[in-house]
Amino acid sequence: MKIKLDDLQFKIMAILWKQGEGSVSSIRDHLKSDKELAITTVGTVLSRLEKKGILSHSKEGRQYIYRPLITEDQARTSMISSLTKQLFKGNSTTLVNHLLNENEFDEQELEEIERMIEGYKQRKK
Amino acid sequence: MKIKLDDLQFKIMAILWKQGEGSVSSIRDHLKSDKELAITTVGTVLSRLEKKGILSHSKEGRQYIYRPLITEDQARTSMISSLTKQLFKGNSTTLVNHLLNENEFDEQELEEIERMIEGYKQRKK
DNA sequence: TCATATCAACTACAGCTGTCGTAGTAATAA
DNA sequence: TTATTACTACGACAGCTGTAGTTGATATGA
Repeated sequence: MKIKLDDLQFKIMAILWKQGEGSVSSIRDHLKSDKELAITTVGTVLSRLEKKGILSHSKEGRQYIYRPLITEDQARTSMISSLTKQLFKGNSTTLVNHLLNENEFDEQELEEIERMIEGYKQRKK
Repeated sequence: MKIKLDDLQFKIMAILWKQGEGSVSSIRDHLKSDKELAITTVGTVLSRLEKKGILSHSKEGRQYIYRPLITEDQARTSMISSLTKQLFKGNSTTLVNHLLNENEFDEQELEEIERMIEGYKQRKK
């Protein structure tokens, strides 16, 4: 599955993932902290996402209630994999290497990562 | 700096990063393995990238020679950071964790990463 | 010198995204 | 019952990207 979500689209999905579901206006409210958008803007994006098969809606009274059809993890995985493919020919190790060289982690985080790796190795056995 | 490169754009930049510079037709040739595009297509994308300030050109005879104004690493860093911000609120450790849980690495790669971390720690001291 | 080939500039168009306005319809309050 | 409100549907528009055709200028070969 190949998912591509632009900024506003992702923000809206993020709200739905967190809430489980939402009406147009409730989603708009949750977006408010970010930027005030016309309700129709939110509605338009929502129906486009539905057209793309990323969410679905049901009717409740006269309102539409939207629900995600994919999980946040699926979206993340797909988006990261696209980028890794583009930037590093799909090699995730190179991505990690890049992160290290970019000074992304302090002492503590490095150790946390090492712990994660160890834990992961254990679980895998 | 915030860089956003779509697919074709990135492919073209990748060629320029590798070659150092290139004329429209030479870039087109390098893209050929991927997909046959009209020269004008390549030219259009190139001039748009220039307009965005990502490359520049000089004239050589009647040809334009394009050169990148940003490094591959700058582009990577910016693109990864955008995605990390979007997906993990900017926390790169969480990104690594995601990669681990997605089974991105085999035994050998895990060890390579551990070695990279160790080496990185050393260097940092 | 004249036809042909090589280039860049400009124009176009479709598809996607963010952003709304308007219209029509249904519920609700006065 | 009527005016107002709450909703969705639809249409629009601009900006970006991929894609390419046309035009006009210039170089080059016959």
